[in-house]
Amino acid sequence: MLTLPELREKCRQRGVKLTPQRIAIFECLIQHAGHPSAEEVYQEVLARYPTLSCATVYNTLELLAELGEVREVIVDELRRRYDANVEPHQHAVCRQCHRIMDVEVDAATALRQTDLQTYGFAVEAVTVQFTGLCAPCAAAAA
Amino acid sequence: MLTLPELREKCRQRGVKLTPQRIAIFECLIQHAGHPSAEEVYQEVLARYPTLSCATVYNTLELLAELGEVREVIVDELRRRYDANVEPHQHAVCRQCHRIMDVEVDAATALRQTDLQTYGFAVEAVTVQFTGLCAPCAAAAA
DNA sequence: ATCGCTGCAAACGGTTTGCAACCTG
DNA sequence: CAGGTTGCAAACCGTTTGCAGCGAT
Repeated sequence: MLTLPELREKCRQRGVKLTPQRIAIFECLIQHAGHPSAEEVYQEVLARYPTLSCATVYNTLELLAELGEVREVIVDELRRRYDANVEPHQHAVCRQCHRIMDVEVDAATALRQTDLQTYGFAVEAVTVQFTGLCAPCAAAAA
Repeated sequence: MLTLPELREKCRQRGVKLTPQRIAIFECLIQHAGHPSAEEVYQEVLARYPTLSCATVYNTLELLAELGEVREVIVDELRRRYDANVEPHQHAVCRQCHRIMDVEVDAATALRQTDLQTYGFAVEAVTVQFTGLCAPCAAAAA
């Protein structure tokens, strides 16, 4: 989870401008633990910037991902989600309520050293995702 | 990889009709190792059934997934892809050409026993995905 | 004859694009 | 002051929906 001064520095290095909109979107992501979609970010920041356009949100999210400030999360084919937690971790996705939970599993960490040379594939990143039922949904089902 | 007679039997049990379109879509998936999208399946089967509609393709792919004959593969947020290989395995996705390769990794197999009780999460399935460069793209880059 | 399946066309929802006006560095 | 950024609106693309007609049991 990076801070605003760090973001400011990164923007300066990259020569991109740190506009109020970008700051607002970044802060929204930091405060939002729930892996929001672009649309959700748009709706939240819209309250502060009534003229905000969705194009700006998409541009900014892409920029933040390039800077390594946020991670794109793909759990379904419909929409991209964003995670301000850029530390190595995995996701547990509830098949009922579709909530996404950050988890940390040792066995998954070991996977990062996986060698796929026999397949002629150079691994750069590993994604692990668990699907199942979160506690509230498991309780509701019983 | 299931066979047509097995599919026929499953359909009979479920009480759904095995139409020529469904057979054609199923065969397309079996022959197609490249994890095709619905659109790609549609285009290929269209050659044999010029009146085929995309709705039928989507319906059939959903049905086949329910029957356990194919697996849905989510590698990007744009489109759903389908895999006729329903055996446990992982995917290696090339960030350059976006090709999807089936791989099998022991360490990933071990992940299936992961216990997320401390998170209050009941694991039902685990997905592992490697991102990197396939051999042709790595060669082209060098 | 019934009930499910198909084909068609329109709707839908997230994302992208082009461009003129604007504002940051 | 220049060039990146914004806002707007329309386009895009994969997917879904409603419905009339068809076909298998």
